[in-house]
Amino acid sequence: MIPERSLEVLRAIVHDYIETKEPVGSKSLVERHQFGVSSATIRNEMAMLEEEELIHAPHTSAGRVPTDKGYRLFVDRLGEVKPLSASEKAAISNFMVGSVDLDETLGRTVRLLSQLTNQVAMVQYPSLGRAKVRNIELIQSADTRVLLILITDSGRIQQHVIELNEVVDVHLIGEIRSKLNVALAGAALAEVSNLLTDFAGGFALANRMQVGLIVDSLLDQVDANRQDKIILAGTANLARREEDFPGSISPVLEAIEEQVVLLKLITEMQSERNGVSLSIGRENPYEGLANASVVVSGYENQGSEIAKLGVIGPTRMDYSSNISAVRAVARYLTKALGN
Amino acid sequence: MIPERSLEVLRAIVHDYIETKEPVGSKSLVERHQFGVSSATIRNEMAMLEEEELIHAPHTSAGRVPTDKGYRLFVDRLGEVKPLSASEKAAISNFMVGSVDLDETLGRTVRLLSQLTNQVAMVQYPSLGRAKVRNIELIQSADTRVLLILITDSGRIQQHVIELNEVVDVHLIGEIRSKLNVALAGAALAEVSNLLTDFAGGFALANRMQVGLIVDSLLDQVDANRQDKIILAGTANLARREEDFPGSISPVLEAIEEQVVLLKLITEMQSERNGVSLSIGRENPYEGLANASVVVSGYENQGSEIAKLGVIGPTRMDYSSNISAVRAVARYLTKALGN
DNA sequence: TATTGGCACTCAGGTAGTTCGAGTGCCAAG
DNA sequence: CTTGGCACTCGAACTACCTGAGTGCCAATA
Repeated sequence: MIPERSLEVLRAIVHDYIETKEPVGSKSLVERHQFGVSSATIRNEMAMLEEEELIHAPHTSAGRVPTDKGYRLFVDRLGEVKPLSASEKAAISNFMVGSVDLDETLGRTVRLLSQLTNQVAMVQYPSLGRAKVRNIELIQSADTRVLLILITDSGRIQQHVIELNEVVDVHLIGEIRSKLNVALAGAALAEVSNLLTDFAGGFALANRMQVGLIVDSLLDQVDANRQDKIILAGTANLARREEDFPGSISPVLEAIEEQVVLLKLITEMQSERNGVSLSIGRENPYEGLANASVVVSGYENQGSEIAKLGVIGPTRMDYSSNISAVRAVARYLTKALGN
Repeated sequence: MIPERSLEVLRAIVHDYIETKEPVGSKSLVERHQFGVSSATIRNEMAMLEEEELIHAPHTSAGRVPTDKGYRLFVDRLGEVKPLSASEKAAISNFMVGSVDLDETLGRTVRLLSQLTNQVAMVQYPSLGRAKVRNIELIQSADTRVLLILITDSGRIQQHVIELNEVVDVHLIGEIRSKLNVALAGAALAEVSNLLTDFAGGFALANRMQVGLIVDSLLDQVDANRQDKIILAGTANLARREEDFPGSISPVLEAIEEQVVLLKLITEMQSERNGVSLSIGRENPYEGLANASVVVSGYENQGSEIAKLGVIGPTRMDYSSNISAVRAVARYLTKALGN
């Protein structure tokens, strides 16, 4: 096992490197921290750490920089979580008051998180996975079109326009609507597909075509949106940290613009300690994010996790602050959704 | 007035500069274009153009670079509009097929435009200004909440959850709904406010509170969204053009993240030739966009302009291609909305 | 055995000097 | 008005050099 003092040294290196953005050498290390030993001893420690691939020297006569593995050890074993400052806490509660619908709440949340961390923030819309149908509406929106609205118990509202290619009969629409609600009210989204087998059978032959179109659209909506949506804020923060990304920030921008990539990423991340999960540098499956770290946490509604939120920044980020910010915001959002 | 040949020289300078990204000198100019004159003559012309502040030398012994004013003259007088290639046209029509609701259409449009131009693309949601009410729906979404849905004849659908603080009475909601539709069907949004004065008066005293809340929310929605929404795509293209932005791209990213800034900007831009309007470099009222140019065009529904779309890129952009792409996409979108 | 001071070594980054050449402005002749 | 010629400018690119922070290793020490 790695001895205690080596870990102290690693922690100090990570700390100083995040602060100064310069590779850190043995001498400056003993100056800035109270190890009771000389720089030569620290050098020996550092040789150990390098052996373990926890730190790395950019070139022979430079200081050391933590590797991804080093950061990983740091967050797993050493990172004390910074409590939020009073002003940060105030910012969080202020931000939340007075938003009533889901869109607005999530929009505020993502901006809040990006301000708090000075990173790119993301919030995933609640997954439909465990949600239940609360209400289905069908509204005529033009001669041959109806608007289908699906409201779930997580407060999510989805709408879609269906083109029926025939003039809409108002009574038929009403009939479909009420039968759909009878069949599906309170049903888990996962069951919707089963519950609607042969739904069209309950209608007159002439109408089955239209009913089929509507059912298909509803299933599409339940299904296609299982892979959810993510909203972002603070993209400009990336550019402000440009020097933290060797090469260019453009691969990072590309990755986060690609919703599919992001969704896959955060879905695959397993919660670690405190409900927060991290993906550091090359741990990340996407080449474009090789110099980036992702911090995410799930948030809940009615006791079960419904989606995730988090931040993306350079591997050299302040993990302690970001972890606590992400965790706090996730908690507040959970609370806000509780109402 | 500026003589014809000087204009030719300016055009050549702009052309070469866009292509090579290097300041262009008199000698390379005569090599690459068939002026029937020597480089010395061109030098004289260039001295003229510099006098007029149409071009500018970064330093004594360098070639010339167009100024904002030079670009302006170029687009106003000289820019022949590149026709789109066949494959580009194909891309446009392919992109449009099969999207039925407004969100999807606009989402596709903005991605299309960014792919076509390799710039950051933006599409403004249809302004509510001249639109008319098609339909208003009220749906109970929880014990004390109703969902208000406003559908306009431009196909735009807006929703908002209203917290009533009292248990909702289904019949009352139904009554409000039908009275609202009677009062407002076909009305221009601008008139909604007038038409609803004393709307609550038609209800029993006990219900006026709830009716008031709903009417307020509706007015908010009509009003607050007059300042519309913009969707973006291709932000990563900015980073790929990083070297085109002296200093950093971060002010540009900030500006485009700030919806308010963008909206103000494109709203103030006056249509020039062909329905396309440009804002070049420092013509731009926002400091952060001093090195950027904006190309926008309006798109229409039912014969009147409802909103704008366009691209943002470095001042040193290929104006001809971008102008024609923006114009073409605006036309296709207009056509797509026509159905 | 762990720690320490000492020492030779390395190498990125900064400074200074040099050259190179594309580009300029100007002028006198055509 | 155009042109060839010419002296001049100055950034970019290259070289050489120096500096100093940092290293690894070793022999002496607690």
